[in-house]
Amino acid sequence: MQPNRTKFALLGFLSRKESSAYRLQETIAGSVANFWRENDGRVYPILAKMEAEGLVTAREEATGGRKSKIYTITDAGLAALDDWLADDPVPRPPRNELLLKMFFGYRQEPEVLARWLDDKIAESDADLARFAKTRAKLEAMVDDVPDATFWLMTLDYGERRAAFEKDWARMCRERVGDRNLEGGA
Amino acid sequence: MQPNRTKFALLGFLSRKESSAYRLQETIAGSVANFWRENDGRVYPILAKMEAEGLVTAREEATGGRKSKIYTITDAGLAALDDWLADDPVPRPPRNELLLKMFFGYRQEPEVLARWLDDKIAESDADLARFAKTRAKLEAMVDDVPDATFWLMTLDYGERRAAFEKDWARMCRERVGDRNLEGGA
DNA sequence: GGACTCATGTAAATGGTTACATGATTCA
DNA sequence: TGAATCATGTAACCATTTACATGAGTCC
Repeated sequence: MQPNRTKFALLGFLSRKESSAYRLQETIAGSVANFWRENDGRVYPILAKMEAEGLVTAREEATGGRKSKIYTITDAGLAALDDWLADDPVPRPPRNELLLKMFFGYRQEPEVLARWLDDKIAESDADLARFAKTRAKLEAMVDDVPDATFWLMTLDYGERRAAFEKDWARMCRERVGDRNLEGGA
Repeated sequence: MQPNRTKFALLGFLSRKESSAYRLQETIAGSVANFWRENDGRVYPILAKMEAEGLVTAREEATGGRKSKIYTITDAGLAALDDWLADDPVPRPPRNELLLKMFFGYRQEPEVLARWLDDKIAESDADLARFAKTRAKLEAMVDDVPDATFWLMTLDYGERRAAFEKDWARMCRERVGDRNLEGGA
């Protein structure tokens, strides 16, 4: 059956620090969004299920008057996490909608393709700028937090990906532009 | 709501050539598997639904004694395809299990990480070899089939992606190897 | 005859997305 | 007082995966 990867992603973050559903989402969005995202509507029910399974314990806490439910990983949770981590990663079938639409690009107005490619270039630039800031932070902390070595590897992946996608989009943009001129002239 | 992308992928291929469910799957696996895959269990029911919606018509045919159901796209189907193509592509949240496990790599045996990275390098090499053959074929046909220009763009994406993933994996492999030596010495 | 491929489908279970509902606190 | 943010959750719907079922034709 399909493994519940959300569960293990949450266990991974809880293995570092106890947290609430809301803050887990923030943490994930702020650290691994480059290659992993979690959905609002799933984190709450899955944490509840994990508590029932004994992978985490929960306690209510009122920080600054607001109450939130803090989850702490158990020994069983750590064992489940490490079991999952030791399994070979399973690649999922890729699905890139931009590529699919480019594949059928001859049915499309060249101007529309050009716009999408320009968007892709802009998006890559934004990613690269964001990653540069993250890199500075991680490199500053790597002496104190050796684990950050691994975070830098995943950041490196993001940087290389953004760079190649930008190059690719620029190359396509030129070709689409040429085609455009040909058709227009 | 979530758009049914399988439907439009099938329409795209049917817009070029009538086909059966079985052969559509083969075509997809042999041309766009690099960035798009379809599932065995979905193609049949979705084609049936598309017939009910008037996007395709079906006829039974016996080729070489074997009977198969050939689907042909209708004008309504072509219109639906072009409507979808004109919409901006919607990126889906990324989920890369290898990256997630690398992020928590400090909980892992370095030997295991090294093996995964070696696998990634081998996989990239295999992809690059396969893409080189496809490139030769596409470049040979591009004068007769101008549409192949777009197919080459998506192939180029695959080549660049495989190349960057290989480079990344080699870099990580070295770092993991170093770490390994440190720990072992 | 037996293994393999061609070919079409169904069923069950889970994963994932989106939209909605609710209420408290902070800050202008 | 009203808007924004913090915080937890539910419901409906669709996508996706996996496994199973079935049968005919081909090739050795």
